[in-house]
Amino acid sequence: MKVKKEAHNFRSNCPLSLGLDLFGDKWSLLIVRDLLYYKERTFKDFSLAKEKISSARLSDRLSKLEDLKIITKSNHPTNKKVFIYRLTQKGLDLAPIIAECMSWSYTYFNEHLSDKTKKIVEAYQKNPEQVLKQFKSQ
Amino acid sequence: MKVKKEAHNFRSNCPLSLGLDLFGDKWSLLIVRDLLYYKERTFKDFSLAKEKISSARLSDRLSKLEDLKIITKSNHPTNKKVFIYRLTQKGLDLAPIIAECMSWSYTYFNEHLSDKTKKIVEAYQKNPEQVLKQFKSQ
DNA sequence: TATTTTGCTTTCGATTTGAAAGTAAAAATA
DNA sequence: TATTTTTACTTTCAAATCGAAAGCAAAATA
Repeated sequence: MKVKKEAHNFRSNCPLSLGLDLFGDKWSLLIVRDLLYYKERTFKDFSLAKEKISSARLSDRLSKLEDLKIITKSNHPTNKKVFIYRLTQKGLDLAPIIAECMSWSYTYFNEHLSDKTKKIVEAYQKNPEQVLKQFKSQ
Repeated sequence: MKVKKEAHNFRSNCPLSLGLDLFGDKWSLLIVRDLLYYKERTFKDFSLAKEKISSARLSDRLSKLEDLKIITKSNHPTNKKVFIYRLTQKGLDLAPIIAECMSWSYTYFNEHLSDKTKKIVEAYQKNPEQVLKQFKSQ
């Protein structure tokens, strides 16, 4: 339970700066990415992602994203200790940013990427709308 | 002059994670933003942007972006003390990420934005290709 | 009942940050 | 020509943020 509702201290009214103030760190969008791929994730699921986020950082980012209403946190149907995180519409709408970032890396760091990843990006570049739609409906 | 060429230590081969490792901080994309708007900028120009980056941070980010070949640094035609920073193609290609981030903020933080900004985002939402093309040709 | 799993929190040393002051060279001004 | 100002940084330092590891309590499982 969060008590202190920290007032947002935005650096400017630029919409880019605003976005960076909210989720412009090394981890937030990776959490969103996992939720785009898998739709539902638990704390442990996120911990197992290959970037190896620490539990302190993950805990912090999850509550920030929840405060921002980018994700929701709900109870597991049978296991009281486990929580299920999902994207809201606000979170889903971060997909284009993520896709464009992936697309850029595809162009300039192609050799670092897995074949599976390349195929997703290629599909996105060919038909962005369709790939984004897939994320939203899966 | 940079001596130590630090080896990139990427957290994973995910293209999103890769992008975040390179420019996923609070300042790098704001520098790119200024260059998208104005094409040419000096150290002082960047310093005057409304987000008020400190000179130490600006200096650090400019050399990182130059190392990444996202920007170039060249001499001022008449003033030896001044340098001119510009985007490379690699840097220009960050425009869609920036535009999508602005678009997201437009949707969810509309009331924070200036009318001028809103108009740009509206134009982008109506015809992304055209707005991006404008950036590249101005 | 004992052990394991889960979702955290706590601790702590290391890294990164912003703010401020300092610097040196070049340019502008007197 | 001498002095002042401008520019592009660098340096310093306290504060904030970070990752790694350990700790914890409740719930699930064996």
